[in-house]
Amino acid sequence: MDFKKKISELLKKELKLDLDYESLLEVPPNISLGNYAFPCFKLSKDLKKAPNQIANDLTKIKKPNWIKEIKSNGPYLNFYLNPEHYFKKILKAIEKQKDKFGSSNIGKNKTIVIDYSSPNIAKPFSIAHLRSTAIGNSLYKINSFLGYKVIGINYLGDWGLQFGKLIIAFKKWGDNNKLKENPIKYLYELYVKFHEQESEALENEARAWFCKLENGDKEALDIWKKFSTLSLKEFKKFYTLMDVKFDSFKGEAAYNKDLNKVIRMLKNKGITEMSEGALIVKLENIAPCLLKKKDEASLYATRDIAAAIDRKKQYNFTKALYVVDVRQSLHFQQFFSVLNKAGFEWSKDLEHVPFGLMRFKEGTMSTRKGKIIFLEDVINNAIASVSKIIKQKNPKLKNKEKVAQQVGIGAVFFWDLSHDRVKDLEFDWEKVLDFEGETGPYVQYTFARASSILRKAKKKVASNVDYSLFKQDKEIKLISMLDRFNEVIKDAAVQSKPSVLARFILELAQLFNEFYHICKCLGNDVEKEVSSARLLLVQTTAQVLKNGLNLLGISAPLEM
RNA sequence: GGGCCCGUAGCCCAGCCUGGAUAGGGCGACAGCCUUCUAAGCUGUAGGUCGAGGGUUCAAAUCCCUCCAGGCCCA
Repeated sequence: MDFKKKISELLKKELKLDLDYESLLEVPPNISLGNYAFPCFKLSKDLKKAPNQIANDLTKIKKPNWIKEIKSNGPYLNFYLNPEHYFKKILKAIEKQKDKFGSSNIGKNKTIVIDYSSPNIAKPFSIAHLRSTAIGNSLYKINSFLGYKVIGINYLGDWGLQFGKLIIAFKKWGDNNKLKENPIKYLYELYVKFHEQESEALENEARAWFCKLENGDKEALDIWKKFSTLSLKEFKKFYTLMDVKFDSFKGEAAYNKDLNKVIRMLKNKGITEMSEGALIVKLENIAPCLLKKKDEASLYATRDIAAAIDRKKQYNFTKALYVVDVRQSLHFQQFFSVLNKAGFEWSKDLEHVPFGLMRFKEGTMSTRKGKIIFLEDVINNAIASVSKIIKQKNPKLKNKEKVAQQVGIGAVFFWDLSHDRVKDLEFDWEKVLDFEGETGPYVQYTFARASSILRKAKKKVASNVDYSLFKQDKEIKLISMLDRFNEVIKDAAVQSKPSVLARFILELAQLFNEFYHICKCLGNDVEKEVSSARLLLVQTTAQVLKNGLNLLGISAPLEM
């Protein structure tokens, strides 16, 4: 935390060179090399000495009481902090701040709008939608934790030609009861049937119905409304199960009324031009942005421009994130540039947070052919698998269903979030339903283990312990790891990468398990003082694991 | 044709932004560890030209260039 700053000041005072000491300081690869290290290579030119010599000379720095030792190791200067100070400071902070540990107020009075999940109402909510949903949800929590006011927007895909297809399919083959039973899957069945029966005549009918819809035809609108309302209700049920929340469900259709206005505005700014019958905005270095095609309805870009302007007006954000897959990169660049060209200086605050595609072992998923994996099925499958394991391993567990749900969802979410979002992610049932190794359940299990110790201790964990009793390598490593939590959260936020946080808690859980096997906390053969100290470490580690999991949108059950 | 992303053990991945001390995990394989805090765990062994080549640097998986392979987008 601020030990880094303090050491930098120390070095600056000693060397009197104008350097960014803080960023030069690093954490050594091995705890035996100290808590912080200062590489001396860069100084050798200025000081006209060999790095080894410089490091050696610097060991003479007068040690303040919070530093135990300063040693040189080749060209490195290693700082060993005084455990009394260092351990106490970290553990006390966690103990005091509890669920707030790791939070900050750097986002105070700033608003971030995050657009995520955003499914197409007429198309199925497939496993591919997991990415945007999980990443966006986590970014929502992380940024809130840093003090930002966050607005989560589900920009529903509730408009487009697919509605023409669905309307005609529903009129031909539809059944109201089936629709009400399971609107999302039923609409999807109709969508697939439409494409099975695909013919030019059918396509034309679909186009005609969408045209009617765009022109405000009552029958078309009524059917559309029915589809939207029923689907949204179903989506919301599912979001509740996953514990994913939004502040707004304002979808594409809501901006229909603004499209002409936006086009007029852009025309008035003189940045549009006609090209082959289409209205476009020419841009530097990238392909022009199409606002309106010759015959067809307005394109996505116009709608997104309308939505961005609306969001700026309503929320006055300092940043707006679009958690959308990487294929849309150009599209975002284009409409951001159009806004920029139109003179909206806040267009620089718009940011596309892209993620790689979901891939499948056996070819690609095809929406039209009905070869699709529903996210709901994946989650239910995970929950069922967890249930089986609970029955086997912990049959006496109370509220089994609830825990199975938390762990099942945790497995699916963590699987996605632990991978760097920019890379493609290969869907594999075996991997998603794996609960061992680098998985969500592993982290949750670690938390449950820690909680179990605290339960069995049967007394309040003492806050004043003898910090010099942390002598084991694993204990020291664990405490140093806890110290990094604040930094990790900020890093995850800056990069908009929950994976940074996921990797951290995974590593923390691994360390805890190693500690768990070597360091006994309870029992007659453990000295009282040692027990107290270790219990405090267990409690603080559990707290950080929990905070980390929650920021990923994953629950931390006390038992599993 | 133009642009963006990616390439690290048999497989999946972290590290790359911000260059530093022997390149880390997981799965799978093999060998161990439950009368003691939850074995969804832990320990050990085997497994690496960090896609290739060049450059910058005291130092390159990390930065720059070229090439190769894969993915995506635009016309």
